[in-house]
Amino acid sequence: MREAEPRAAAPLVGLAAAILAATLDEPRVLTVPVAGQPEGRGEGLPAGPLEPAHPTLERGLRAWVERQTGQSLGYVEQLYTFGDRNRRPGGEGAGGKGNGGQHALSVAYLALVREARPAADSAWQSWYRYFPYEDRRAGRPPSLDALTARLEAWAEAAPNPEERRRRGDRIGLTFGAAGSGWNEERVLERYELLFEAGLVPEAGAPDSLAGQAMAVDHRRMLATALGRLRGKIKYRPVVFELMPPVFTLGQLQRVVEALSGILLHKQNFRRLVAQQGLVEETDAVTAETGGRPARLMRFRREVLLERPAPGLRLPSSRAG
Amino acid sequence: MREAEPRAAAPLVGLAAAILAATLDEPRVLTVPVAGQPEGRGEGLPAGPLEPAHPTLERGLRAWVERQTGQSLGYVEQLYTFGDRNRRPGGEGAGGKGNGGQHALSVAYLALVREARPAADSAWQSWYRYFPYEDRRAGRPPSLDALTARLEAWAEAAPNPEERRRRGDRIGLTFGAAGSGWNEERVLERYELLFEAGLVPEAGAPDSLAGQAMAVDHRRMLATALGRLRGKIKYRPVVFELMPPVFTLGQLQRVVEALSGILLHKQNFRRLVAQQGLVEETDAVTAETGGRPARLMRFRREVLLERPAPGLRLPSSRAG
DNA sequence: CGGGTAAATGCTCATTTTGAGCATATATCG
DNA sequence: CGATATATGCTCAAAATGAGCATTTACCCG
Repeated sequence: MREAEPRAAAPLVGLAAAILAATLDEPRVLTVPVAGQPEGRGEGLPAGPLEPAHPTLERGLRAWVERQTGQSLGYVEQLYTFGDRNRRPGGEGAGGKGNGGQHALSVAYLALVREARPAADSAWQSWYRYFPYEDRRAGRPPSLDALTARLEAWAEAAPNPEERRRRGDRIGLTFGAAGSGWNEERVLERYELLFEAGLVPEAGAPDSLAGQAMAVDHRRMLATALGRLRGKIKYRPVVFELMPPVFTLGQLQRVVEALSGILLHKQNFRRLVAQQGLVEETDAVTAETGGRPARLMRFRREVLLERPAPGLRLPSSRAG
Repeated sequence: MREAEPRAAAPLVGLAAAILAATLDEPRVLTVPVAGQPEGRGEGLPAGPLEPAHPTLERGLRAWVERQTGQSLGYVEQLYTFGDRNRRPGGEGAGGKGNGGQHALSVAYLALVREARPAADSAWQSWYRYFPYEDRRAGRPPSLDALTARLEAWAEAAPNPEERRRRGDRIGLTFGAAGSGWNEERVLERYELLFEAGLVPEAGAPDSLAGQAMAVDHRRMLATALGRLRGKIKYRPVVFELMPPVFTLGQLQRVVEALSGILLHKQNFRRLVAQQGLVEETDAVTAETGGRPARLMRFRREVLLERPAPGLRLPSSRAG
């Protein structure tokens, strides 16, 4: 027999939010400056400690975000609770925590918003600033060559053949060398691999070939958020949380491409959206798109009641 | 500017595990007795507070589970961090926490194991003991009629037409009245709906038509675990964590059916498993299955390196 | 004003992937 | 031996997917 309620352990609990938006074909994340960080790691996610006054975790998060950025959140979803900052096999870990063996947890959230008015000293950044190799819309990013070369070197430097094979397998699996190609959802696995290989500033790398660093473990949280969002748009109509009330199919496609980092076949994309019943026509068109005027569409909320898994199953294709 | 590290908030942090297995065609969960609970809620999941001595959250969890049940864990995955036990709109909530405004978090995990030897005072229970309406292998469970009748009554009793419609929509969406049929992944949504409708003992219901209750919010955790597992088997080969080293395709199918709660078309199931390259033949057969002897198969680990999303996309069908 | 360019749309077609079933093989049981 | 039960092989039609071709309708440029 044991007690139903855990006894006191009194760890520190923080709340952090990866607040994502998509404006002008570019996926964005809301960042704030963070004091007391090493050179080049002064950017971070809005975050703050859980306080007794917070009625719930999520309400506490919203409070912190509003206080720090002025942004009010719509769609919010819990991502993961990070607990052990020094767990990385590489040892290094992120900034030490001088609280004598006390745990420092951080409950990370994903939030999707429409508006993009940077308030206070917060700023919207393209999320490919932090993960440049994740953007394949213009083809395989050139920086990937240098990156994978370093990864291969790291694999070669493994202490034993067993470990060398394991590392090689992971590289192939996450960066797509093996039979499988690129899987856009494995954002976190790629970041963790780069971390373990010591190729990110957070793990002691001297340069930021693998992207701009962030404070503490915030880049890990952001990677988790991107991976989750990239997966989720396939079976839930969450993209529409990022879209304005009316939009063209072309705009919708460019947002999806921006999020997933890959290009899609235009005609098939519209067919998919149409047959899923995700949108409906308005009687307006817009000529702002460049060529023939496009019809403005709106999200059909009813689809939530109709289909079991409404989303945009992205194909693997790439086309124009 | 703000501090990188959250200031002290000192909430209580607990760890809990939904440890699942599948033996003899029945999906199981490992439970322990919990003291100090109301009548009928003395069953719970292995759990304990996070302690400073725990190197990581997951290690802390493993330690508690071994101490309480003797079971050592293989596959472990974080599920969700529950923070606010009294958040339910219904007010009631689960057992009060007498710690003066202090938060009590609980980080819940999903674990998959093979062996099923109940140690100490822990016990393996069919998980349909807690969610009888989730088992549709023998067709639509009769108890569902009574349950949905009560749900409908609850919807009718809504304070206003707006809310009534909302409740009706949710019932249709989760229990499958609308165009969409039954979605086996919505375990948590169904439980939460029943909770809000006051139909589970945790929310004050006098009977357990909606299944056996559990201590504090453990049934919510279990529901989260089942939903996650049911979803995950479709795109990751996690079922094999539950299977013995060699097995027949029939056994594999029955385990998948037990987990998902629905029956599958046998020939199509084998075709799927085969063409996904998930298993390979051994040169042994077994005659223990009743009819013609079946070939024993084993999981092909290499598939993890080959396919992007190896899993068992369950069809919606039901057949023999 | 006519041609060039850029989307937006409409449709077609070959492949794959599903969902369902029929038919056959090979044990055990009474 | 015949009934029964599960394992396995194969077929077929319908639906979903991946790739393109062809048209429509703006705007821009000279």
